[in-house]
Amino acid sequence: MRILFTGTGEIGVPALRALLESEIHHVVGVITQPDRAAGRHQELLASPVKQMAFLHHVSVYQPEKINTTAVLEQINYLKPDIMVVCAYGQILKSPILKSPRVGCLNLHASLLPKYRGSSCIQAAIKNGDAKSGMTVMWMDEGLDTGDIFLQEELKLARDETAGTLHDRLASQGPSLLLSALDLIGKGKTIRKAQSTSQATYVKKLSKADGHVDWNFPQVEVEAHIRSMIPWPGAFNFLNMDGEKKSVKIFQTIISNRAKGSPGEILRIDEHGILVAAGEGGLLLREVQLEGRKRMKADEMARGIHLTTGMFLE
RNA sequence: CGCGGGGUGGAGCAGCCAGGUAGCUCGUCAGGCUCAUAACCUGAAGGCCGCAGGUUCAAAUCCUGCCCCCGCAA
Repeated sequence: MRILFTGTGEIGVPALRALLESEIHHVVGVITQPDRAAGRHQELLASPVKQMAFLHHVSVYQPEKINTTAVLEQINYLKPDIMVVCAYGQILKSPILKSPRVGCLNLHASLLPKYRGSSCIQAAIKNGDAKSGMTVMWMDEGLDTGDIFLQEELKLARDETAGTLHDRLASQGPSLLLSALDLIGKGKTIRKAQSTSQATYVKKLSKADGHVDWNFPQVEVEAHIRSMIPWPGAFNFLNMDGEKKSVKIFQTIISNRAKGSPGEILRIDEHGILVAAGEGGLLLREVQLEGRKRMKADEMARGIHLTTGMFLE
């Protein structure tokens, strides 16, 4: 089939690669977001999807806005049977959605109708869910509201972070997508409406969402921290000589017996830094002070002469 | 040229602004104490202070250039 792939983020890359390497499908083009200034020197950076497309010498289109007649004409020229959308970053409107011969499929990293929206991966971890998964759905004009085609579950690990879950979900993409396309080829299309009453929405995350609030019970704080790794990153502020410095938290161990005011540093030893939460506490194992490298918590504590009684804010 | 922090024995840092015997918390090794120990005491080894120039009687420290690491922002 003739496929038009539309996506930007890393999560769609394995699926795109599978399509590019497929012998029965032909990727007629790739639409991705324009290159953005990024990195330490604000240089223009191509999206992961664009980079993958370049490796296979596929035409790439980067419209500032996708819902324009110019883009529509371009799509009509490419004559795709199916448009596959994954983590693109723009909402597609009706004219575009109707342009591919068969329709538009979306790869979404949650078990819809749960977690419609953009921070679906983080939400599953933050809420302590036992499972998540990948969904292939037929797109409509709503935000992740289309009929479900295929879905594949996945159990969350105890130490799952948004990063590890992202990668595992991404690797589910190829087989799920190819199965869906295979079914379409055989005329065995599936469309199952989403239960609106069970639908939940999750907002796009910002840097501030990574701030750790120690007032919550240890289990919730720990899940929150894992859900923010690697982006936007779980962090707190540390008051050092009147200067507030940010500390990123990468790895913790739950402590049920810890007791103290939320955010208080209770103990520092070779195992790490014990911090009190609303209930119990967490032993910080791996942290990173701003401007410094990521390191073991006890090493950071040694270097900056951290003492018990200080607070993470 | 987006803003900023940093490169000092094996680890994490201080010292730099006001040049002049290399310091702190650990680790390692040896000895001691102890029923015993990851605890305690004593001692030791281990650094051309990122690289290259320059200023100076003298540079980790001041000046110039370069390399590398990181935070913010995106």
